[in-house]
Amino acid sequence: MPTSNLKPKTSNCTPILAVDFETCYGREYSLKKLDAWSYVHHPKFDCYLMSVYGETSTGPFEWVGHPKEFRQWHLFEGALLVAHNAAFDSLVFKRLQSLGIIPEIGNIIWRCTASMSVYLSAPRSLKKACKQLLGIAVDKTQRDKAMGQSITNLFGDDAMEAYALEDARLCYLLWDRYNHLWPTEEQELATLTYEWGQHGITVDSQRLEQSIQALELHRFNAVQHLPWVEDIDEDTPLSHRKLAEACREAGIPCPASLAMDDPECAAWEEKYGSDYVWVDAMRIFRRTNMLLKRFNTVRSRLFTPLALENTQRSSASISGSDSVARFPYGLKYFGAVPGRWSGDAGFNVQNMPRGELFDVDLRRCFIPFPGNVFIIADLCQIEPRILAWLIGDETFLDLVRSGVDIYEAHARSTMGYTDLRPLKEVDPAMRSLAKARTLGLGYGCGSKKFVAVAKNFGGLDISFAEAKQTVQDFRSKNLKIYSLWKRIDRDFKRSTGGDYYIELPSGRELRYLSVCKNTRGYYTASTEMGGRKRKLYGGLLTENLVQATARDVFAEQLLTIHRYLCGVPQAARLPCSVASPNNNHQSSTPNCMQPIGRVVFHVHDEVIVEVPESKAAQVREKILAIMSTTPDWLSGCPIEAEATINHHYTK
DNA sequence: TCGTAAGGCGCC
DNA sequence: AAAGGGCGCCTTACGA
Repeated sequence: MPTSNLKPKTSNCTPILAVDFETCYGREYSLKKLDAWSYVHHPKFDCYLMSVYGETSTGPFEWVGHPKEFRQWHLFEGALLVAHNAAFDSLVFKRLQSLGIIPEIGNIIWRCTASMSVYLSAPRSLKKACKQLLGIAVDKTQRDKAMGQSITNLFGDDAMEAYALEDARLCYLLWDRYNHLWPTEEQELATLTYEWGQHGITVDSQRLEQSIQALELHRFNAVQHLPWVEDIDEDTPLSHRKLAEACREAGIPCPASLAMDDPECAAWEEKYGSDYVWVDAMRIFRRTNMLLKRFNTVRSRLFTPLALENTQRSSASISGSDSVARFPYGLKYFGAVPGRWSGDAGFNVQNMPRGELFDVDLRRCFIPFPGNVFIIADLCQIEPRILAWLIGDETFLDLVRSGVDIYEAHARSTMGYTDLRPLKEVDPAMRSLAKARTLGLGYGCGSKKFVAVAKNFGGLDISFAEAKQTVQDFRSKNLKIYSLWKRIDRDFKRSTGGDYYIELPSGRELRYLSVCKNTRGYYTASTEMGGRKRKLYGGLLTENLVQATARDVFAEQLLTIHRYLCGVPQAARLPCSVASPNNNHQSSTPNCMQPIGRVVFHVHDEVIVEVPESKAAQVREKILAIMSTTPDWLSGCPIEAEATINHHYTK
């Protein structure tokens, strides 16, 4: 029985319409210069063209023209709207609604074909996605020329309208042909990703201002030590060439690299650092400058949501809450090879410094909405647990299941630790080494790299010889890990000339397309993620496999948490079907229920949730329960989480 | 004036 | 044969 029989065609009941908006932009006013929210709220915002292509309850439908000319908005009622980059088109849609150009329409649900494309290991852009998935060569050069023109040239331009309609048609074709290969849970997560980002994060403006002042001072002070800088905005404080000149004049050598982890530069600093502060000053400038830019980005994007919107929240009565500033962020669904989310849109929420740096703390600038708290929950050592599960290391897993500290479990199963007392108390140094081994050696890391890894993860200073010994010992005591690398490496290389697939425990597939051996003897393949061809080998592919599995665990839990916070009873796993449950049709949040709280953002294996203070303890327990649950498809793998209640983002 | 590559640095 | 990886953003340098 073909599985497609289980999947009723939904076009009979739900209108499916691909929409595409074209907006005017210029040199200064563009999405490159502005974030999406500012772009659609800018005085120059002008949506001059809308194209619609799809299937309504009465049959095929297409339309293109100025949105204010459209008279059939009733067709959008209860529709599934698809767009290539729905984050943008849905934002334009909402803006046109608030401008009165589009009426209020009930039960709309958005889906993004760009997100669908990357899930399917195809490129994100419409042009390249159509080429790979539909075999259609799209020529956008003419179109792009037309797009740059002003509205007077464009209005009534038949060619322009044809291009716009073609984009909507291609988007519809992509959706129609492939949506059944994109699980509904993933579809919902993709939509939620940009909805969460558009809602944004409340900001402590006062702390933000103080931090900017402090950083400007630090940066100014650093630059005073660089003789080639007079004007901080005109000159080049980070010029390696200028540094080389200064060193030559002083009659001293110039370090080849200024990287913090470069041993040669460390030696230079040791020898000349106290007399010549240039390298130190350049490093301080680089770090304070980057940090300052991030604070400025936040400040430039702050917006104050309408007071009306806040009245829906239980905490609306709190004084001053109507003028709370929020920061909209972007997160890229499936931005990384293993399917993890990645940062986007000029500010990466996934790499904020931990703790204080130059007297400021970026994380603490992000706070819950007044009257609420953050619950910050993360999975404990998810990747080593999954690696152990994949190779069936029951000795190790039994220890972890019994509640033994994970690094102690590693020491007991492979480093000969037999004392009945906790390792932490008996031999902290051994625990540090166990930690470095667990986190650093699972994916083929060599001796040279392990010296740095040991310092990073375990705070250890070990010699190259010791590192070599440790790497050898790890591999001999963890033969199953070693075998996994070898097996994957062998299978991958055997795929030369074709594609290589790794099936994940969740059922998802990692795809490496066009495996080939290059002239230097390295094996490469395309993942179509960022379009980069990468050098690949067993250890790396093993890491992809582990990271992807961890991502699937987290993604499922993230959706379960979201549904719980929305008051939806069911768990994340649903039978695969495009049709939505009745009440789950408005966006991703049922509008008939009172939400408990909301997901604010997430970072790989960590989720930040906002809830009214009174519900904090209860919600924390529930989130811990969700995040400690092993998915059915990973049965036997011990999953653990921790969660804190905070009044700002931190860790 | 643009895009791109490379070095550097922040996180998981 | 051996090889930790995954990201995004900043600056500088360089070439079209």
